[in-house]
Amino acid sequence: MARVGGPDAVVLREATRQAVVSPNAAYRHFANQAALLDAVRSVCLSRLAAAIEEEMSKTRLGRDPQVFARKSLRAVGMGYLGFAMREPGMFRTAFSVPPTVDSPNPANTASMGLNPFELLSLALNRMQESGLLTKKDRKDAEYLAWSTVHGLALLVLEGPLHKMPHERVLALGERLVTMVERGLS
Amino acid sequence: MARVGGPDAVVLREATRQAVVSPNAAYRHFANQAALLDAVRSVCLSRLAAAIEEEMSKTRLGRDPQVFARKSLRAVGMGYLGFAMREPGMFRTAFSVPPTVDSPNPANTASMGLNPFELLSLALNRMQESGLLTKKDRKDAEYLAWSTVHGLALLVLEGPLHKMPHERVLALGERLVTMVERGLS
DNA sequence: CGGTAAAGTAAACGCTGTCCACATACACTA
DNA sequence: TAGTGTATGTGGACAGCGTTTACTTTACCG
Repeated sequence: MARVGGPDAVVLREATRQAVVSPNAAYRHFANQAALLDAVRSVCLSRLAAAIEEEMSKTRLGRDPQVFARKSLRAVGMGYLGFAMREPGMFRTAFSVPPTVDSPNPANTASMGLNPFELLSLALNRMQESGLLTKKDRKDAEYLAWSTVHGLALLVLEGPLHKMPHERVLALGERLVTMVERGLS
Repeated sequence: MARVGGPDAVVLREATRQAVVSPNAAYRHFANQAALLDAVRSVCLSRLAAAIEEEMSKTRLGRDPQVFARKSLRAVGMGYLGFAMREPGMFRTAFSVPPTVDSPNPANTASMGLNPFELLSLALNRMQESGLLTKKDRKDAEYLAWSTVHGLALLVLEGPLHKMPHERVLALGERLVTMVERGLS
């Protein structure tokens, strides 16, 4: 339901209907519909993490660690954006209601055991380790980088840019990551 | 209602209640609740435009047009972010459902007659005119710049960063605008 | 004075989340 | 083996929501 219609579509009664069960049966498994949505969101975050991981796995550590770091950051950004375009409902659900960033719920992770935010941190660490980022610039850089792609994703999914064709969005995403790379330091 | 509770709080029946009127009376003024929300969103966008304008009005054209251009862009970004922090409900309402960017509804503007997007374009034009931006880099730059502040605003308002203190958010905003300035070209 | 259009009302429908009391079914223990 | 407790599911009800249909009031203008 979240996949198709986003957070508003995850409605308790409909879930029980699909389970061929009475509406109240849901209350044996979730305290209320907010708790149900919470569980769904957790799944969506895991899927997002998986999408980012897959994008990251395409680049292996080679000769130049700086190239690797750049590619990692790019992978996180484009993986994020790609998931948002491929699974708009799940993406919107994943960020529909605030779980704090510093509560590493293991249920939000994929195979690497890192949630999306931690994957971003990983990429930025590689930037710093390879000398692309000073310690000072590294600080809070995840928030800056995250804001950019998240903003684009939301403007496209549920904002004024929703009519923009996908390939143009992805092209903008590329420019965006480049902008982050250049602008962070 | 939007101011206090965001888009979900603008409920038709409650509006009629506050107007001391029967629920159906609303249908003499709005086709349905979506139309009502549309009207509310329009107001919210105007307020946002006004907030940006006010921030922009603090900087006047001086000696150096490049300084002016930079300050303009900064004003748009920080005006945007400031409004989001001051009026979270209205901000969330303003972007709750997609009106396309290229439908210049005059109702969305403030005193200058420009909607928020057009105000951003104005600032970027100043960047180009003063030589800070090449024609090529100018293209679609509004989407890149917009994405960044919008993303931060949403991560804070209804995302995982909602517990971050305001002053830290604004500090991040400053860095963000700097990143855009540097990263656009 | 009369007719027309705008605004408001009343009752009803189906949908939602949620609470209450009650039924079953399985497991483990005395 | 009998019995009890916990997990799960059911049925009925309630309030709130958006929306429709049909009816009433109000105000104005020729």
